[in-house]
Amino acid sequence: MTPAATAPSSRDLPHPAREEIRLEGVLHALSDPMRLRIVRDLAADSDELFSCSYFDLPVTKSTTTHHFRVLRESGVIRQTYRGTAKMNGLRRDDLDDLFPGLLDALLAAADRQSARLGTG
Amino acid sequence: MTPAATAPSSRDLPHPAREEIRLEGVLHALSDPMRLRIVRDLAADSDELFSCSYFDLPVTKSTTTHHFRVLRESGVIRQTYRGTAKMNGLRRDDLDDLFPGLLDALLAAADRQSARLGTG
DNA sequence: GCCGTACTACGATGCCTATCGTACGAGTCG
DNA sequence: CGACTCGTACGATAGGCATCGTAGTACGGC
Repeated sequence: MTPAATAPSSRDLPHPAREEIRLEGVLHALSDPMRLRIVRDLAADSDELFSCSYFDLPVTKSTTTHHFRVLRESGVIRQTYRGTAKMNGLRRDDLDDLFPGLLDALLAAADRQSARLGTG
Repeated sequence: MTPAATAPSSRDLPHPAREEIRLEGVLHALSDPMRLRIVRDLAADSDELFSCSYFDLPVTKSTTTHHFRVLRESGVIRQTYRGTAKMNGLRRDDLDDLFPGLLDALLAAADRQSARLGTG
């Protein structure tokens, strides 16, 4: 009965409402190198959704799951199931509404640091 | 032999050099509510220096010392002794040079959240 | 129905950290 | 010198968290 090719499955995941997103939580989520890297990758193609397995992180799958959950529960990303895959996208709309300019400043800062350190 | 009234004493404190400041460290430092509050207070009067005891935090002095050290070691604040007092100031110059616009975006986000939640 | 893939749940482990209390050092003022 | 203030150092404690491995669930295809 799947209505369309890209429809989310019945399973759904708990996300904080926009008003529940806390700055401290966002900063904490982004203070981990692995999670910052994920967010930068997501931001590189802001209109696309990426499955968890798209990211080739130097940690096990368990740990990857953990990081994606932290990002979701802090309100940084949105996750939806599509079949067996779990698609991830930045919550840019909500973050820009709550904290205008913050996400861009953070991403620019991360880019700048990467360029300076030659790490990406 | 104190050369002038506002001269720092002989004791000095280890600060990271500008190039050593890491974005992840800054975000981690600011992800603690107590430290975010300190930084917001410091930013309110950016040209002034404040002693540690100026901040009336709901924690003991030991804990306050700990938070100020985290802020200093992450490169967010600069600390200098002046007599028995330890003066604190934002490292706005260094942060603005490394991550242009980031500090302002963070402070604006914090202000916005405070206004929204009625917490300051 | 069966298998493979994608992700999760749970338990363990070791480290980090926010907090406290107490004891101490550095400076200032009488 | 002696007392007082400001902040530090150290130890303890409790909770959080990044990581792993293994076992399990959900979904899609054969």
